[in-house]
Amino acid sequence: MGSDSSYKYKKVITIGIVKELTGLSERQIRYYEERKLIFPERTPGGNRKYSFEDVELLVEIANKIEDGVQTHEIRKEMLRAQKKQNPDEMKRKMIQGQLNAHFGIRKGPYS
Amino acid sequence: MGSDSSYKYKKVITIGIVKELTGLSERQIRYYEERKLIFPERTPGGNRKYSFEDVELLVEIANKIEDGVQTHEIRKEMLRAQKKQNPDEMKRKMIQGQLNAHFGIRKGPYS
DNA sequence: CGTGTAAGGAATTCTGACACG
DNA sequence: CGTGTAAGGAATTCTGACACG
Repeated sequence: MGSDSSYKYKKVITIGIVKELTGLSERQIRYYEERKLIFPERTPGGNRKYSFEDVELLVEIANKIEDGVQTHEIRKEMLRAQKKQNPDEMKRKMIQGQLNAHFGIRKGPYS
Repeated sequence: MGSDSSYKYKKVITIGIVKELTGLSERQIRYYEERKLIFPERTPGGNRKYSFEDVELLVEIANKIEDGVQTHEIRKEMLRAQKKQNPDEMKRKMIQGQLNAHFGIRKGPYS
């Protein structure tokens, strides 16, 4: 715990796998990024990398759009959800998230 | 918990990302598979997919080889580690691992 | 607005083999 | 034994644009 939770935030999944995982088209996945709903990282060669958290978020986004909510509204919802947390707690979580994503994997050998 | 743990076992990481994560060459990663030390899945197109667990295992394997242990010895070590668990418990864990890897992601919306 | 698609190119990955040792 | 590498091909991904609406 604490190290395992980092698997969720590491950006290691390419768009083809995300497509399989979510059932969305590459077009949809890239469009939600264009609308600032999702923020993949990039490989040196320019390919997008997503986290498991991103995958879950994509599914939620797609569901809302299906319900007729526009991307602009979804973006505002997400910003509201951010501000709900008290500022210091939020800052702490963001920093911890970054640290987990970068240094989170620490486990002993299988034997 | 219980659902988050599945991130560790889902095979979603392509070899290029594994290379970045482990520092190993593609040649090494594929060779350890040839020697039955690691078992990636494949995309429909034939590309390898690894889990975070695989990534950790690869690092351990590389460390042992650096210490002069041969792949055949490492394989035997791994099989021994398997048998250490009582048979029923082992079977339960394997099945649970499969289930987690396939159906593990279940979380509520961000809001 | 949200998504499909054809277009051309670039990055990624695959396999089998030769090399060294 | 374990790993590097050049070879040729196939699968994957990228961007910008046109289309529908």
